Amino acid sequence: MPELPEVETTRKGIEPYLKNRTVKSVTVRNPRLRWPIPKTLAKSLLGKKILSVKRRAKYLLIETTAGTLILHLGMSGSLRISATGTDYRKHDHFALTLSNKKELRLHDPRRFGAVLWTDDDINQHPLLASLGPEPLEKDFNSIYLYRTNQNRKISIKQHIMNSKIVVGVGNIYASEALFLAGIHPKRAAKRISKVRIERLVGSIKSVLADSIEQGGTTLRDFVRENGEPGYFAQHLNVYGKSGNPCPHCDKIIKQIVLGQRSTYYCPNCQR
DNA sequence: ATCGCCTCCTGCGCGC
DNA sequence: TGCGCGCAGGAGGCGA
Repeated sequence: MPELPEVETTRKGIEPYLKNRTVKSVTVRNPRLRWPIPKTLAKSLLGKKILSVKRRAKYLLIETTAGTLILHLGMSGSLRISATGTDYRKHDHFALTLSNKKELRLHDPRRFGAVLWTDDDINQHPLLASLGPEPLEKDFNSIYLYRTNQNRKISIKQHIMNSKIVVGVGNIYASEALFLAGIHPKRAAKRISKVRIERLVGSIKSVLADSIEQGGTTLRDFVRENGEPGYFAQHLNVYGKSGNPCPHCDKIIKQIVLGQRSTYYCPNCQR
């Protein structure tokens, strides 16, 4: 489920329930996620106070007085605040009980997500140390992206989905941003002019920012017991729209596979 | 260094 | 209905 907008929306949604609370219990119902949930996690977390909930790329960072809990939602993960004592759902693998009698529960059918712990400098953690800039920050700009493009024959779509180049551009928004910039997803990264890279940086920023805004609306109720997250499908131009007319020119949207991932584009508007 | 391919796992929608 | 198949929003890791 989560692309960056959902992760950011989740962060904003859970932080008020977590901040300044103490961890009262740690429940591991199934430790077999992408990596095993550390056996010593309860020992690390119990009795610790949560200072903040941050985000780096698609990692949620729950900072405590003793170290940082690292959460990743993978393809199918979601977090929800529940009242203590209510029934777990199938695929609720991990839960934290807090001093306000609420529980943070990780639900993840495909188990590609992760629950990890570090008491070192979070930026030195192997999963975070070599990540590129955040897409909405100033250090992700056209000068930077143009520079990273040099000598890269890889397709521009795979390039912007590479977390060493820029984080948080997932499969949906890669297609959407390239559509808005009028760039063909298969075009070699090094074969794109400065001006068009400028457009692409702008469209990545705007599509993500807009989606975060939408996420704030459609996911607003996700902490409710039956509040299934909504999705932004109504705002998509090309993703999942193969066979439909392009919203700009009415030519038929095409679907191809690039780096094992479905890719959608308008063959007329994107060159 | 860079790139293409594989992998982890469950659920769902589709065609027969 | 039931079954088999293909596909799904991520991303580390491997071999070439």
